[in-house]
Amino acid sequence: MAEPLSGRAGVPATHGRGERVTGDEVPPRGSVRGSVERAVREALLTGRFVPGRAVTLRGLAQELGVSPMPVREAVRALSAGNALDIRPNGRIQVPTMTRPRLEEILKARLLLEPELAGLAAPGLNRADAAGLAEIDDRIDASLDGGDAETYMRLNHAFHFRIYRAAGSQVLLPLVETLWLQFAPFMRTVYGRVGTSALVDHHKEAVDAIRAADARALRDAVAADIRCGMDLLVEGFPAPG
Amino acid sequence: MAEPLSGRAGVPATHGRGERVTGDEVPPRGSVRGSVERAVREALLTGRFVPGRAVTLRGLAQELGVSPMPVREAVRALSAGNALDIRPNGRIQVPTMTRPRLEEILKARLLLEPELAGLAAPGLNRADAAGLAEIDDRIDASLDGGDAETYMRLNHAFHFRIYRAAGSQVLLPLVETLWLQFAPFMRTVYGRVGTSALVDHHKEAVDAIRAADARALRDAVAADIRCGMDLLVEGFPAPG
DNA sequence: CGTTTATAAATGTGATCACAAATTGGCGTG
DNA sequence: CACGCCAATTTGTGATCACATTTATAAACG
Repeated sequence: MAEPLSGRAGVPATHGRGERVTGDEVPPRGSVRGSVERAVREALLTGRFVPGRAVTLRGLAQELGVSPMPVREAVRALSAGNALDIRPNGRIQVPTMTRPRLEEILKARLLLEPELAGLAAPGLNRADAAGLAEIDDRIDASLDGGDAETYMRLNHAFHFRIYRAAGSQVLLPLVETLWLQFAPFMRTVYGRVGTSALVDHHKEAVDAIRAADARALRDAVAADIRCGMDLLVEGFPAPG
Repeated sequence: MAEPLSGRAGVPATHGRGERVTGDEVPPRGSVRGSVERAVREALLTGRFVPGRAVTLRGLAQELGVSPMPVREAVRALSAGNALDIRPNGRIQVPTMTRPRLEEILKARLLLEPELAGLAAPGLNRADAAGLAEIDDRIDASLDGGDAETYMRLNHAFHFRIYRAAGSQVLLPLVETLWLQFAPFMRTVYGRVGTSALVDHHKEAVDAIRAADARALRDAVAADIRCGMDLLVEGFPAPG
């Protein structure tokens, strides 16, 4: 059994009521919850959490070597953004995808992400273009190797390195919630039809950044989203 | 001191370890957290929570007559959508507004809400138009009376009665997070400059619904957002 | 062998406690 | 009167417990 989440198990992480460990260094404020939330986000974004998978507080806590309490808060925060689904009976699971939901996510992405890329354009320089080009090379390698998990991590890194340059405090979090929602389903499609059919527009985006052409960057991102999401819509169990 | 939040205080709401009350009916699953979250959302949307106001877990719990635990989860869920701000020291407060943040919220609203209104248009009928017209009448009355809190509640009801008709599972939650973010600041501006300068485009929206004109509804919502938000930008402490 | 029922395990929820960091208030000193 | 220092309070965090509900498992019966 492979460890689906990073986390040094076996460390009881005694705090509060447990016996005190005087010599140990104290963890920063809210670090346990933060690390749990980060771990779950990463698992969702890379597709290690399959849609429909049950997520239990005690199970997650044990995997990460923490108590159920910070897991509760992290799960609550993620479910607030529809990254996790809390069923009517209280059980937690990775949301399953539906056709209308996927189409709505596509619509929202096309509304927000090109705009965000356009805002980011002025803040991107040659170094960013070079870094993005390097990420894109590794993306191509992961696609050749059929490593869907690495591809998804790098694709996320590529997009958000662009978006982050916009210095946005509002749009960026909205886009993050969208990625958390479609990423798990994306992974299942890649597992079914493979990653060979994937065509992206990353090179156009890098060229646009090199040319400092905000309009071209906008269009490249829009085209990239359309290609990637169309593959998901086509790969849907109930095609139209 | 007025009670800022509804909640029957004095009820210890014993559950779990406390002495059991055998004859009482059992509350539904997660109802306490849900009611807390709903109360805080309402307080934010109507401006009863002023930007910068400190929100403490124990204080909120006492106001609502519940234990701090469900408050923790509700606050966590709301802060995940930037409806509440958790400072680096862990303290919780209603977020303060900044100029760039407000402009970003305006941009996001203009991207999402007209689109959502356009999607909702086919699902709106005569009864909806009549209901919206009645809400708008009450809005006018609250504006004449200078009742900012009632105005904000009704304005929210007006917009979301339209948006809800889109049957959206993705766009609607995104828009809700935006409203939670700007509502508290909106209230402070109304408290400073009053509500007399407010001009909305609600009647155009109702007419568009009556005419089943999706395009006109889209434009009316966009114009309404622009007017309302421009007032906020103008009313900003550091104008440009 | 399949269906039903009883038992056991698992799970989310709410409550309470201990602790550390931060804030606040008061007091003394310069 | 201003500034710094120390104690008391407040506050978020993490841990553990009890409970109701649900799910899973096993047993019993036809």
